[in-house]
Amino acid sequence: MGSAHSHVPDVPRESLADLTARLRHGSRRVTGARQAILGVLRQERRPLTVREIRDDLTGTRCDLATIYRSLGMLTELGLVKRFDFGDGSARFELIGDGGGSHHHHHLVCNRCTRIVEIDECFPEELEKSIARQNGFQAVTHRLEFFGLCPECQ
Amino acid sequence: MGSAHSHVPDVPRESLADLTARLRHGSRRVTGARQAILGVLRQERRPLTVREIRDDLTGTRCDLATIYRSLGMLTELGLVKRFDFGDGSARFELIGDGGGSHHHHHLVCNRCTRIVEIDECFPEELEKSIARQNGFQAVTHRLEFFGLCPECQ
DNA sequence: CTTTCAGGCGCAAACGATTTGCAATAAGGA
DNA sequence: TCCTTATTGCAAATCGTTTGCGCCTGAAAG
Repeated sequence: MGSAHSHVPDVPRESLADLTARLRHGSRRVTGARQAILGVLRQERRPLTVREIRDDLTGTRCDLATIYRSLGMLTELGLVKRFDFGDGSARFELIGDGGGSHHHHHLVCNRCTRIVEIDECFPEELEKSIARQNGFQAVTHRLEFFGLCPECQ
Repeated sequence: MGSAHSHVPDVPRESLADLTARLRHGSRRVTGARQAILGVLRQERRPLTVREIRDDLTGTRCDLATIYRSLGMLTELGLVKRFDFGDGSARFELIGDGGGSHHHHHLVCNRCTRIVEIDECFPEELEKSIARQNGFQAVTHRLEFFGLCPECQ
């Protein structure tokens, strides 16, 4: 786990320049809106709702439709991952480039919606076994935890 | 796992009469709509969307609002559990009365949305450990699997 | 069996998240 | 700098779900 900086989990994973480079690499235009959105996602390293993203935009004002479209595109390119906590609005989180930090889950407070990133994952062997038993292929999972955070107890 | 009939997983878990009895016990009225909805859920033992439930209603015609309200109430009473496969519409499944069959997950085909019930669960110890590490209480999880079913490969 | 009335029902309107059509605008190669 | 085309903003449309409200109906009481 971890990127090149294995001891500094607080450092943003990737420079904005790197991110836009990946955008170009996907033959997409590097627009102001997209840079701004990536900037927000890069700072807040947790799944954000579309509204949160818009409200976090500094300077750049940007239509919700644009944010939705951008996030859709970024998700296709694999720069962003979509999460669903079951409260009716999707959340989007920037995922690092290289091997690290790709797959992870979350622990969400039922009261204040505080979010903690969780590295533990569903046992791979067990998942494979489930896939095999049912004849399914390319099996993945969606897993989130919910509870009461220390502050809200 | 399993109810009193450990060898017959295909048998409906509970009679309609038992279900309506539980309704009464929750001091709710046993109306035609509710019986019809419970009837549908009792037959199709898998999470159904509200629309699927309405279309499965035989004879009784019933407004979507009524189905939503009934399902909400049934969920509160603990007769029904709500699942979310991330496709934008909630699904509802009847859960048995006694100890068995309460907690389970699903394996969903990404193409045809076929649903298989899964008994394997996230390791309890690991979940407790996650809760402890983060100071959370009353931690639960939401877990679903996705893949390609045999027919769709 | 009839009365009674609060809980339920259907219908239409309201809602919040997300998507889409379209004309105006801007990114980036020529 | 010019041109082509992707992208944006705005408004309207969709979709799932919720809610207000007058009418209806279980079911408890008489």
